[in-house]
Amino acid sequence: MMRTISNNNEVENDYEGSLKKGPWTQDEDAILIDYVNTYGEGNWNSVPKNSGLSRCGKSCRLRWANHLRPNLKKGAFSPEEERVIVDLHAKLGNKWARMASQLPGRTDNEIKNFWNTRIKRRERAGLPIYPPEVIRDATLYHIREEQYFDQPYNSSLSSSSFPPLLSSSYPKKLNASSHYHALVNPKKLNASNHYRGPLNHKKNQPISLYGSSSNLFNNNGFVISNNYARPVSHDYQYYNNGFNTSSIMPPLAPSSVSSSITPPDSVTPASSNVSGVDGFMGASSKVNNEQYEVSQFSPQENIGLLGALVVDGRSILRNNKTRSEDSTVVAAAEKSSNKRKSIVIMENALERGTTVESALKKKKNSGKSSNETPVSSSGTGKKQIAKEASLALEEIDVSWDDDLCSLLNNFPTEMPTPEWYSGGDHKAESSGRETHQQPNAPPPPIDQELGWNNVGTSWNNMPSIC
DNA sequence: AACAGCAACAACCGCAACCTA
DNA sequence: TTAGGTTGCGGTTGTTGCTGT
Repeated sequence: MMRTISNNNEVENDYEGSLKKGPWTQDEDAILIDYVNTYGEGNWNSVPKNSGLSRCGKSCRLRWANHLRPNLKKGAFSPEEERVIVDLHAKLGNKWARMASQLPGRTDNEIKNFWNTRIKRRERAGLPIYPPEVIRDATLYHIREEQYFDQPYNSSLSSSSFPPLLSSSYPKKLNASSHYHALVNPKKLNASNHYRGPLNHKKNQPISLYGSSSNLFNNNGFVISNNYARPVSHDYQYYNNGFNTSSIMPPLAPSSVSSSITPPDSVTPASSNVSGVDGFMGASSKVNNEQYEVSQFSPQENIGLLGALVVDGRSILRNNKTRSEDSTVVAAAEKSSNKRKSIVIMENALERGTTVESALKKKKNSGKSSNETPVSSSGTGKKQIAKEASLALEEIDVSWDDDLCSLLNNFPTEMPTPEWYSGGDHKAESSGRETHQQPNAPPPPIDQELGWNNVGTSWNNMPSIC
């Protein structure tokens, strides 16, 4: 619903000469458009001086960016856009600007408003925020990130508080501005978690790995590698219909750095050539007086709510004392290796729908004579997988915090994907009041408690909110 | 018709990072 | 190296219109 800007200058100046606030008038818009067309964008503080507008530069920039600049898409979000937003939010968190970069013509403010209004609605209805499929894929996404970005010696992220983890999938109030904020907002992070990815040569800024759809993952010669196979579930098929799938894929190692499927160790000898790729900057760190090249991106750069889940889980897994001067590189590496194995096992099990126990047994038996205990065949549910994942992790002697076990054991189980997400008939929910049902609705809900049933559970047909 | 509640949207504010002299 | 200016981002608040009672 677009509201026309009133011509009435109802917002009076506080006093003569002050900068005006409130809604913009058409006249003001015209002045700003004319100014930008003449002088171009930027140097916003000079706009009020040179154009005669009684608006601060900041306000001018915002007005231009959100409403006046060309190629802005107006109107309600399309179903595809909405699904992209949900997916991106699961992966990135409240990174509105980055999300906007994935949605041409959309502004961060639009996306933010879209999200907030729907979150509020769902919260009020006591419904989960993300569809289960999104949770699963985002979890895999972050697990993969962790495989690449595990930083045994750089663990300044707090693990003191276990974030809501999958709380986003449960009818639990989400307070995005609480401790979670510290996890998703890189600005709030400890300086030691600085970005280590490719940099923009001009500004010496990190290159957004989620940049415009035309240059994803290959800015500044950063080569996209397909070596690291990412299973694309049917849930992501829609991305190929006008949206770039790679935009939501985990960051990939430069092909010249890692040409095999094996994730690079987080700490590699300094002799490794990681600076050969233009735009990719390897950072050095000293451990026990030895120089190591750390070639990795900071996962904190694109962490989402579910990312916080994994990061905190990782922090739990990680021995927080590994930064101690007494730790040896070897010991830490072994520990890290075990943890990574566990993650791989979990991940593979989640992907294939097999049990972690089975995966682990296969791994164990690959070097031993068979002395098998029956392998669970019924545990294809995520809950079962998660449960067995924790068992598997115990077996390989990885310390496993109760909280993380709780996370795995509470992994949402067998919740059907709502029709709006799975590409069914979608009705714009801008009004938020209409109700509709799929004529060929899948079987009745399995987990009505969480609201991911087929009757009145999608964002389009949420139950009426009192 | 009047009112309340709500959703959607626009705009502001504070903070932090970046840039440059 | 530093300080001031600029820009970008995310959270919050205010406004408007619609719907239901």
